[in-house]
Parts: sequence; structure tokens; C-alpha cells
Amino acid sequence: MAVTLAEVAAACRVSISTVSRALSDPDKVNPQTRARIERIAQQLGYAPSRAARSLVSGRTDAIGLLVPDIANPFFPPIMKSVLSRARDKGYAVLLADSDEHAADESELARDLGRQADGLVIASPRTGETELAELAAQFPVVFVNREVAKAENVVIDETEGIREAVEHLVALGHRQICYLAGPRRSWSNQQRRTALARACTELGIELTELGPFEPQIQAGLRAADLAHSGGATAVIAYDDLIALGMMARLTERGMQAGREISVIGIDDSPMSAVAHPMLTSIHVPAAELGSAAVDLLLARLRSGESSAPARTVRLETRLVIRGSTGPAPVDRR
Amino acid sequence: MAVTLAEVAAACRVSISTVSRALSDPDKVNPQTRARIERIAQQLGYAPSRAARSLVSGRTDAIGLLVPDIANPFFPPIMKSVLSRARDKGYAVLLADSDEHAADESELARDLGRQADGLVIASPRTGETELAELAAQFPVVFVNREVAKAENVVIDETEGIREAVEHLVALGHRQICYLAGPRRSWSNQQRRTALARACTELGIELTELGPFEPQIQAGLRAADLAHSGGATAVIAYDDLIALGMMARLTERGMQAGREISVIGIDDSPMSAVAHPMLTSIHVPAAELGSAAVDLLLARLRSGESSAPARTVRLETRLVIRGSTGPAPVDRR
DNA sequence: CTGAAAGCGCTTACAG
DNA sequence: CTGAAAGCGCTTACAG
Repeated sequence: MAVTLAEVAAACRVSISTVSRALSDPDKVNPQTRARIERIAQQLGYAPSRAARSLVSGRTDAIGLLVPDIANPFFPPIMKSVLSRARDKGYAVLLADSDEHAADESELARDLGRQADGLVIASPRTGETELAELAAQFPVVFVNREVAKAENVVIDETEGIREAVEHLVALGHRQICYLAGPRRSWSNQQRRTALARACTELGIELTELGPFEPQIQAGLRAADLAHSGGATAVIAYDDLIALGMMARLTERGMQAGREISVIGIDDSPMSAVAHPMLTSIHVPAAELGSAAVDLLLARLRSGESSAPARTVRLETRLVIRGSTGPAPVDRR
Repeated sequence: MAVTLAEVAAACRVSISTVSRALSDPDKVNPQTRARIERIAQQLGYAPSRAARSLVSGRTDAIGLLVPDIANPFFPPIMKSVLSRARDKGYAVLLADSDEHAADESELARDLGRQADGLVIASPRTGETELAELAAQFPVVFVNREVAKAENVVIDETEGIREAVEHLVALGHRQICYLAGPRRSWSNQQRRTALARACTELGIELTELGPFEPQIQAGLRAADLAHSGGATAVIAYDDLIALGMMARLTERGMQAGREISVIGIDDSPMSAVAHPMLTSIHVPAAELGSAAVDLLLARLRSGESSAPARTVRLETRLVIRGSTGPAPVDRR
């Protein structure tokens, strides 16, 4: 079917080796014959067999990307930057989605790992031990989770969360409710810890509801719970929960920023759709993806063991919009 | 590094051929030795080299998926169903995103095609001729676009659009404005044609604005244009434009379903976030993806030429929510 | 600068 | 039922 090196060689009346060199290591070949070979290869529509090349090189020139849920708007921006960075560097991307099933992550990752040179695993829910095993087996970079001795790209929400709490305090809120994400989520732990510290330092009372799945549906449920609980301000685990909460408030004739203030985390593009627009903690999604690819490729280049595992930490900041406002007087 | 057939063979004291057969064609091998081989292969953690297998079989067991923009919520549900169906059938998925650049599609598709057994291309913007060339070069299934002589899975919006127009007529609207999508978009053509016919048949006046990019931002712009144009109802090319329009209306103190009715197309999950919730034409995204994979694998199995190209057509229907309401009396 | 040859890890007729 | 051998399409020392 496809044109092979042998056919090009025959057409050029040179050996296979020469064609191979002319195409992949041009300096080692006479400029004139090289030019001729290149021309003829072009005419014949020669494209090297990936499988053959891979068999001898031991590389696949592909990386695997594992995500818990493509439909969660948090991930597409990360994925897009992974794709574009990978492509720039000559790598294809194999995709898998665990559909939020922690139990499937390991198997999916292993399958990907077998077909790729390395893996980028976003927001894994799997236990630390299992992830460490994965990282021992394949070159892996974790995104949005810090696994000991592995390479990670994480979000440092300390600053963004502190800004959020200060913002609420300035608006007169004295009690904040955290709408927790999945119990086993690493970033949920990070966020609640950062929040607890900020509240303590600023002398604010902190309560918690949840856990909630990172889905709009869960946010609807959260809204009624939070409101009946008497909170004047909530910070949600993510934008989806926050947006769901706002939708439910509106449905009940209330409005975020008036009866109750709502802050999300992620600052996904959807924030602009809600009314009022969602105040959210901005997470640099694009950098998350490109940093992950850079880290992974650096590791592949350095040949496994050499460099010590690194964790890249990206900053967050608060983006203020309409869903936060003064604490209502009667509830303050 | 990885365990090879030869190592397993040595450990079992049989030939490579026997190990190969025991593992991939068990019937051809003595049950007892087979059991022993399987056990030892397992112990050694043997996993066949994809590259080697691919080199002899000529297959990659991967399919390529090309999408114009992962961040557009229309695509993730389709992608998820492609991923899950492909996995069920033992195929990996290579992903590429053209970032809405029609000019890059062909090259991306060609690159994917070289590394996969076949391609699923969603909503391509490229010209018909070029797509036909692609389809001649690789096994391809187009999603959301009908390319002559190729395999396609498309949406038949006739029914959904007719329901939408009937719905608006019942609410007293007599003039509908279509917020057009990208000029070269195939589904934009489909939608405006279906809309024109429905309006003619129901004696409704149809105007058009645009083209607009399928993004929230474009919807904001569309809102002011549509409102100043005097329309009492709009049908947008997709949910993103519709949602952007609603956000802008709210910003200006108006509300969809009151001053102006808004209908989207796609019925993406985001529809539930807006207030009021968006009336939209439901598109069966999951079926779109699985049908595409089924069609592609059928083609791969049948070995190219045999079966004639098929087009699978999926039905749409209107989902009524709060963004449509009676035509305002003063403008009617 | 160029060619012959070995080898990457499998699968699969072909003998036995 | 099992083994020896050829071959899939490349790359890369090794000679010349």
C-alpha cells in the first residue's frame, strides 16, 4: 500500500541505507544525491512507517493524556494547551477519559503508557500509592495533584483563596461556607486547607457543606442547603458547583451578590454566561497544560533517572465579578 | 527494558512461535503448555510490543479524532462517546484540535491518518474537494457534515427546527431572526435552509444576522444587533451564541423569554446554567460519536472498497425551557 | 560518501 | 502440536 524506503531506493538507484540517511540525517549524504532522493521521495509520496521506526527507536513519539471528564469545562483549556505544545514538539496525543471513575484510572493509564512515551495525568482521584507505582513504571507528569517523588504541575490556590476571603471580609461577610468537592480529591484538600488558614488569619468563621460532585446538578442541591444554613457567602470547590448554585438561587427568586455571595474556582469561560457573572479564582489552565508537556519531554530527554522529580507551582488570583456583593444587613 | 517474547520463550523452554501462538491464537497450542506459558508470561509481566505487532499486521489499533475546538461544549459529549466506544472495541484514540482553523484541518488529518487505522473528523470546515481527497486516502467518517461518497454521521435538524418555528408561532411571533454561524460551516447551511423552509411553510418572515463565530463572545455582539433590529425571536446557530446573547440581554436589563425569545441549537449541558434556562434544539451527541466509531470500524473490517458509503442521519427535537415566551405586544 | 548486513519484536505460512 | 525461518520497514554501526 504505502510507499516504502525500498521503493524509493529502487527509483533512485541507491541503497536503502542511503535513502534512510538522506531523509533523516542529511549531513551524512552527498548534497546532490540527497537532493535527488528528496525530490523522488516527495514525488512518490513517501512517508516513513511509524511502526518500523518505533520498533527500532523504541519510541512512539506520542504522549498519553488521561483526564477525569472532558465534559467538565475545567479540562478542555488544559487539553488544548497539551495538544498544541505536544504538536509543536512533534508528539501525537493519545486521549483517555476515566469518566470520574477513580477505579478505572490505573488501567487506563497503563494502557496509555504501553502505547506512548510518557503520560500526563490530570486531576487523578486514585490513591497516592497506586499513582506512585504508575510513576515508577512510566514517565508521568501529574497535573493538579502532587504525588511524592513524581513530577507534578499544581495550582497554588493560597493566594487566590486569600484574596477571595479578604474580598468577602471587605464586603462585610463574617461567616463563609465552603462547598466541598469530592472527598478524595487532592485539590479539594488543598482548597479547604488554604481556606481554613485564610479564615483563621482573618478571624472569619468557616463552615462546610458537601461533598459535592463537580457538576452543575450538585450545585443546585448545594444552593438550598447553603441558604437554609444561613451563610451569607460561599466559596465553591469549582465553578460548576458555583454556577449550579447560582442557577438555583435565581430560580428561587434570589440573586447571587445580593442575598448571598458566591465565589467559584477555575474561572472557566462559562463564568461569563451566568447572571450576574461569577466571581471566581482564576486558574492558569493553559500554563498547566504546557508546563506538563515541557516537564514530561524534559524527563524523556534526560532518560529517566537523572534529574530529581520537580513540582511546578502556578499562582492563582481572584477575578471579581457580579456574584459577590455586600453581606445582607439582616443576616450579618 | 520491557519483557519480550524471546524472554518468555526462554523461561518456558519453548520456541518463540509457540509463545506467540499460545498468547494470540490459543487453540493452536497444547492446553497444558499453553497454561504454563500464560502463567509465566503473566509472572514476567509480558506485554506485546505494539510497534512490532503493528509492523507485521499493518494495523495500529488506533483511530484518530479531529475536532475544531474541544472547548466548545458541543464536542466533549461526542468525544466521550467516541472514546468509550473505541475502547470497547479495543482501539486507542489519537486526538487533534484544529482550533477552528480550517486551513490546518487537512494537515492535522493527514498526520493523524498516518498514525491510525482510520479517522473520525467532526464538523470540518474544509472544502468538499479536499475532504473527498482525505476520504480517498484514509478510511474516514465525517461527523456533522455530509461529504459526497464518504461515510457520514449527520444531524437532521429539519424536525427540530420545524418544532422551534411552530413553537414561536404559537407564542405569537411573526418574525424570526436567524443568528448565522460561520459562513463556510456545512451545518450552518443545513440550519438556515431548514429554517427558511419551515418559515415559508408557516408563513413567517425570516431575517438573518451574522455570520457569528460559535462563541459566547459573538453572542454578546449578536444581542445588540438583534435587539436593535426589532426581532421578537431569534434562533441561534448554536447554544454558545444563544447563551452569549442572553447574557448580554440580562446585562442590559432585559430577559430572554420576555422582551425577546431565544432558541439555541445543541442543547448542551450549559443550557441549564443560564437564567432563564435556554430553549434549545436537542442534538443526540452521544449517538453521533458511537455511530461514527461503528461506521468506521465496519469500514475497516470490510477492507476499504466493498460496502458503499453510508450516511447515518440522526433526528433532533425541541426542548422548551424559559428563554422563549409570548411575543411582546408592542413589537408584535 | 555509500552499501551490505544485522537487528528491533512480532506473526505466520511451511515443515515435521 | 511445535519449531525454524522469512519478513514487516526502518536505523545504524561497520566496512570500504
